[in-house]
Amino acid sequence: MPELPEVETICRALRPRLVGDYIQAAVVRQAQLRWPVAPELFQLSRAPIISLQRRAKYLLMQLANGWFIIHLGMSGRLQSLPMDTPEGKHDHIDLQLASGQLLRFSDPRRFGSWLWCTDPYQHRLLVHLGVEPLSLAFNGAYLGQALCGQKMPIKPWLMKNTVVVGIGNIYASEALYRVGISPCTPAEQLDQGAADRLAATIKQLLEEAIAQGGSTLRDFRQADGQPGYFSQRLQVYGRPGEPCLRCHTPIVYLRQAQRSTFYCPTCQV
DNA sequence: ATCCGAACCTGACGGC
DNA sequence: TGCCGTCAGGTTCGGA
Repeated sequence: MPELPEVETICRALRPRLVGDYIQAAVVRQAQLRWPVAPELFQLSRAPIISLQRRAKYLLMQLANGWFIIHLGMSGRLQSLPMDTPEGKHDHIDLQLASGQLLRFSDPRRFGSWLWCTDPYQHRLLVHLGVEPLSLAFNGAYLGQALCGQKMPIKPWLMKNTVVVGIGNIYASEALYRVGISPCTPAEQLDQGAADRLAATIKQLLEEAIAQGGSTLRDFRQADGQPGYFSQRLQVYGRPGEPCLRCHTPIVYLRQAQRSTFYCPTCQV
């Protein structure tokens, strides 16, 4: 699924197409996603789209009287298509827009969600989230502070979303490789210099990935159907046994907190 | 308070 | 060919 760069890519592409348009109606073919889809989807009629924002990996679509909170889960897609596009097996939600475009949500695994609320930033799923990694609030000083007393290995710790959001399984491995930190290091053992480098690296990595339209492993597509091209720049993720690009040591596969981790045992200590 | 495993689903792939 | 086990970009939840 999409991590932050993939969701941001979608958000940037869809925003100019959607904002100012009107939702005429929604067609819901499968209401059972991660949670049952918002009943408000069934009551739309000439609803203006006021804004489209991203918070962590959530897309927030503002209408006149509330917001849809959209999550793509592991395999969700959101695409703007011509109105007459034939539907596929996993095309669960269509929004028919006044301009003639179709906003289509597809999600084979159905881990995605469409919820409704009046204030997304106070919603229970969002209210506890940490800072945005691309914001000024996320920096070495903040990260260094947050690491104190944290005994969990740094890789799963980065993915928790309570301190900093948006770093998923791919970019957690990639960021740690770039800074030369072992994914097994207890978070509290990173000194301030390491925290500074890690924060800066995370920002740079995510920005590069956004510039490339995200990473496509299998499912991910940008809003126009194109894959993301950052996959070609991944240095450790999905490369077990292949040589480290720096020192040629075989990349190691490791299971951490039920997720796959990839790292170079020589470069990352 | 913290951590781990299970849970929500379908599909692709490799081994036998 | 086909069945089975394993894995997949996320995140919440319950129980230890």
